[in-house]
Amino acid sequence: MAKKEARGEAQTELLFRALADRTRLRLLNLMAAGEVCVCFFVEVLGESQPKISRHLAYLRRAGVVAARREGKWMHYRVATPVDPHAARVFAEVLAWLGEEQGMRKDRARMASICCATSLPVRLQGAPRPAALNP
Amino acid sequence: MAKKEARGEAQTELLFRALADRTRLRLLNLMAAGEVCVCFFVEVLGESQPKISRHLAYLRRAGVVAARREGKWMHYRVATPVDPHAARVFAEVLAWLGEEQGMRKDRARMASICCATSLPVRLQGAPRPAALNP
DNA sequence: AATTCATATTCGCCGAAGCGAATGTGAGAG
DNA sequence: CTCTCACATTCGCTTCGGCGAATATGAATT
Repeated sequence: MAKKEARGEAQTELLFRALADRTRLRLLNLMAAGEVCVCFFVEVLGESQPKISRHLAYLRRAGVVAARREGKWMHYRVATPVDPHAARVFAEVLAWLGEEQGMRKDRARMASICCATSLPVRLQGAPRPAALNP
Repeated sequence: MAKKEARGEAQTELLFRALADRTRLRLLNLMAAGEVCVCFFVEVLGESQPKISRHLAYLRRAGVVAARREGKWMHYRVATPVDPHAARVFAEVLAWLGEEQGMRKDRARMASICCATSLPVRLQGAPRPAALNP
C-alpha cells in the first residue's frame, strides 16, 4: 500500500472536474432518482447524442456513474464514490441539484415526456426510466 | 428577482471549477484553520509567487476566499459561500482535505516553517498565520 | 449476411486555463 | 520623492476541454 493516497489525491480533482460542467450536472440530476436510458437524456436535454455520450463517458471515468446494458439500450445510474469523503461531498451535490430551479425543470420535462400516453417517435419501445415506472 | 436562480446556476460550475485544481485545493487547505499571508503560501508550497497569486485571485472570484490588507501584506481566509447548499458542499470539501495525506503534510510543513525559532530570510517580519500564533 | 437501431468514438477546430517570464501597482521606509 | 518590498497583473505560449460532424461498434432484426 505504498501509494495508498496517491490515487485518492488525483481522484479529488477528477471528481470536481467532472462536476464542473453544466451538461454533466444535468445528467447527474436526471439519473439521481434511478436508472435512465441514454435516449431519454438526448430527448430531455435536447442535446446531440454524441455530446451526451461523451459526457456520460466522462462521468464514468470519474467514477460517479455506472452503466448497464439491456439489449440495444444503455442505462446509466449514479454510483457512490468509493472514498467515503468523496461520497459525502457527492451526496451533498446531488441534494443541491435537487433544489435548483433549472434542474427541477429538467426532471419535470423528463416526467412529462416519458409518462405521456404516446412517446415521441424517437423513443418508441425505449425502456422508460426506472423511477418513473409504476 | 427575475433572475433569481440564473446566477446560482452559473455559480455552481464556478465553484467546482475552483475546486478542480490541486494548487487551489492546497491553498484552501492551508487557510482552512485561519488567515494566512501570501508569502507563507509561496514558501510552504514552493511555487512561484505569480502562480500563487493567480490561483488566489481565482478562488476569490469564485467567492470561496476573502482577502484583507495589512500594510504591505495580504491575508487570505476561506469565505463561506452565500448559497446554503454551496456552503454545505464546501464544508464537506474542507473536511475531506483535512484528512488527505498530502494536505496533512502541507499543514505540517507550514507549522514547522513559521513556528521555527528563526524564520527563513524571505519571511523576516511577515505576519504569521493567525491559527499558529499563541 | 445485410440492415437497422442505439450508442460510442474519432477528428479537426476553437476557446479556456495553466504556466513562466516580465512588468505593473500600491504601501511603507528612507 | 525615491526606493524597496509584497503582491497583482499581463504576455506569449502550450495544453486541455468542449463542440459539431463524421464514422465506428455492437446488438437485434430481417
